[in-house]
Order: sequence, then C-alpha cells, then structure tokens
Amino acid sequence: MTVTVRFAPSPTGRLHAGNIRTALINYLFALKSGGTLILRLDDTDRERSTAEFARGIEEDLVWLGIHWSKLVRQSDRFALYDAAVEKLKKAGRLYPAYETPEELELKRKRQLARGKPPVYDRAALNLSDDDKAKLETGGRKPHWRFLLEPRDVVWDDLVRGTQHVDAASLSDPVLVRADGTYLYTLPSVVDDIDLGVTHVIRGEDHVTNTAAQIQLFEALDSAPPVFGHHNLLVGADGQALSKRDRSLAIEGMRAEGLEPLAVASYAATIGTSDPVAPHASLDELAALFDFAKQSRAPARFDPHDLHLLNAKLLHGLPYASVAERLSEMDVAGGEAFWEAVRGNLAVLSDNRTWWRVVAGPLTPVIQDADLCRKAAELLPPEPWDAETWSAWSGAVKAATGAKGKALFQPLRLALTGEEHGPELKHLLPLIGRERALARLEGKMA
RNA sequence: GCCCCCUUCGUCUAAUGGUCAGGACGUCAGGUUUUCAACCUGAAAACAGGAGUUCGAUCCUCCUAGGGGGCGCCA
Repeated sequence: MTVTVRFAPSPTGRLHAGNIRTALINYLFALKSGGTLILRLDDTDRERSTAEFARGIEEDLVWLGIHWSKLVRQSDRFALYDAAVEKLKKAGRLYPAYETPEELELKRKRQLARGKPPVYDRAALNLSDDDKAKLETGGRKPHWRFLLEPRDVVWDDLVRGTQHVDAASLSDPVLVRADGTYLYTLPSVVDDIDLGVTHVIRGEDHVTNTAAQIQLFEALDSAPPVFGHHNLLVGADGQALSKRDRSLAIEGMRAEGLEPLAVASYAATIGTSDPVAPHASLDELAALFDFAKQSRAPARFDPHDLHLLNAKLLHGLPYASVAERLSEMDVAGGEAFWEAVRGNLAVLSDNRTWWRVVAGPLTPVIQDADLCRKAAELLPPEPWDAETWSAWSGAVKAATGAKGKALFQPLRLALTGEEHGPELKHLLPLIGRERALARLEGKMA
C-alpha cells in the first residue's frame, strides 16, 4: 500500500508552531514510507478563508522545506460533497433539523445546568412532515445532521493505541448549514476517500471527531483510513497555547532570522524520545521518525530553546551550505571567515556584525590607550597567519606587563569593538595590518 | 458539569516488579600551556501526593491533585 497523507489547514490565518508540527509529522512520515503528501486547503468557510492566507501557508511550508505532490482546494470540490449528501440522504443517515443556533445554545446550557453533557437531543427526528412543512413556510430552513449509530467506535491509533469513543455520547454532527454550505466534517471525509488518503495524522484535538468520521466513512461505503493523533503543544509555562502569541507564528520565526531546519528540527523532536538536536536535513529527520517515539503528554514549545537550537545548528554548518546566502548578505569573507565566526552566531544575520569587524568600517573602543599604543608599535609586518596573534600578543605582554584579561580585553575591544567574539587568532589575519593599526590608534577603520 | 488522555532531573524523554533510574538540552565546574564566546571534559540534578496488591513498587490497581483535549450551523 502506498502511503498517502494530507496536511489540511484552513486558510483563515498563517501557520503557527502547532500547525507546522502536524505538517512536519505528516511529511516526515510520507518521506520515510516513500509516500506522498497532499496539501488540502480546507476553505469551505468562505467568510474567514482568504487567498492571501492560502498563499501565506504555501510560502511557510516551502520555507520549511515541505513539498507536496498535489494541492486541492475544497472550494473547488462542492460537486463531490453534493453527491455524498445525496447518498447519505438516500441511506437515511442525514436528517433535517430546524433549531436556530440560539435555540441550540439554550439547550446546551440547560443540559449543562443539569449536570448532563451537552449532546443534541435529536428532537428533529420526531418532527412530522407537517411540522417540517410548517417550519419551512414559517421561513425556517433546515440544516442537516448525520445520524450516528449509538455504538462504541474503536480504532487502533498510530500514537495512542486502541481508542474507544462511545458514539451515543456524541451529538449528531451538522454536515450542511441552513444556507447550504459545508462544515468541515463531510468535505474532509469525502476528500480523504476521493484522494485515496491512507493515513490521517493530526492533533489530538480531533480524537472525538474521529468516531463520527469513521461512521461517515462507513456510511459512504469506504474503509476508514488509519488514524494517528499526535500530542498538542503547550507554552513555555506549561499552559495551553494562546493562538495569538506572536512568537509561535512561523512568519515571526522567519522574521527573527531563524533557520528553517532549526524550526523543523525543534518542532519534529520535542515531544518525542529523540533528543532535541539540530539536523542537517528533513531527510535526516524523516529517517528518525517513528510514531512509537511520540509522547502522549503535551509537549512544551519554548522559543528560548528554539533559539538555542538555532545557534547550535549554525555552529556546525559547513561553509558550502551557507556560501550563497552569505554573498546575498554582502558578506564576502569566504570559508576562513565562516569557520572563524560561525561559533558566535545566534542567527545567520549576525554575520554582518563580524563582517564589519573584518572589513570595516568600525569605531574601535579604546579601554587602555597606553596599551593600545604600545600594541600598535609592536604590530608585525604582513603576511599574517594564525600564529601572528600569539606572537604579537606575547610581545605586547612582555612590553607592558599586562596579562590575562587586562591584556586581551583592551585588544579585543580596540580591534573588534565588541566584548565577546570569535578567537582573535583567526580574526586578526582577516582584519589585516592596516585596519588593525588604525583601530589601535582609535580611528574608525 | 460530563467524557477522554497525560504526569520521571529546570526542559524533551529512556528503562525496569529488585537498576548506582540512562541520554540529550540547559545549569555549574575544569580544560583549551594567558580574556569572552565557541569547543572539549566532568559534576549536580527526577520517579506529583496518598492508599492498596506484592517478599519487594517508579513500574500493577484505586483515590487525590495538577496539566492537556473534547462536549460548535469552528477546523
């Protein structure tokens, strides 16, 4: 069986940490099993869906390195859903109901007040044809509910094991609104059938839905796919995520200059038994992927840890993999420069700081003028190499008596303008004699 | 209110009816024959609480607490 999975966001907003995790899990599973990923835009809610958001979602996925082999929009597929509705009506599984949203809300409140679960009471099933006619002449239009069979629905969940949901404790889901538009449930199932989806992998907020959906698959004469419900994310404080949190939007991560692979590595390894560590490619992450490694407890998404992972990823990146992007940043240092500075990067754009240190112009910080003057006099002639630094700083030490921090801090400050930074042994030859001399004299260079 | 799931170092987690409860990130310390960062090495650090079963419970059962999810004409 060829694995076919789908990622089905609704274009009512951009992707966030939770979404991309679902996307990644689907994609990595597809990669590992040689299957394909379908991107399905669940845009049946015309009020809230926009083409703009749809573009944004595609952009976010591409940025992450996720590829899909097919893209479908539910808004293009209403004929399919209409046909399914006819089939369900014929089978007696779809029935009209006439309550207004307000009436339903009231019913729910009453049930809750009596300590009962707010489940639809199926009052509409008792309506006679006369009642219905009366309601319709009175101006009411029906919405349509799927008649659930009151039985225990069981499936073997890829991450949660055997699951039971008692369909008798569920409301008959509304499939079609009074205005004829579709809710999520029917299009989702119809598309999964039509597109040949073999594995439905999504967040555990869909667990209960699954019971109704399995019955829908069956009512539509289809074998249900395999289901897998991964854990959800909580914030750094362990509390539920607020969807408005900026730091969780993928476009925000991008704007902060985080590496897509850092985001992917973090998102794909938290909540699993694999160590949270940077990985060189999505293929590498896919090789690791296993549903058995997914935890069932909520996982913490901490932006701080993501940043640490980003830095770690950068520290190990070979020059070849960033050369192009460096030149786009007008950083022309080449491999020697990259090797010298990568250990000091939190985000790739920090390169610019170190490139200015190497290529100027930079205003030096003179902390110890006497020492800098002596050091300037002792500067050896070029050519310089990796040995120059220790020879020169040794000479400065001998001449001034300064050592340790008193020696190195002023030199670092004068040469780089920064308190922290890469090893001067590697930086000095890149800065060059002319610039070093000027900076030691307190001149911008 | 009702239903489902979860709880091991600060964090992500591993393992097991008898273990020195393991790893990774972070933290701290040392090293890098002289600074910071990076890097290397090492250390500290956990079985949510209470009952029960058992010769013995982190592991099995129940209760409590805490967290997450669901109960939509949202997805």
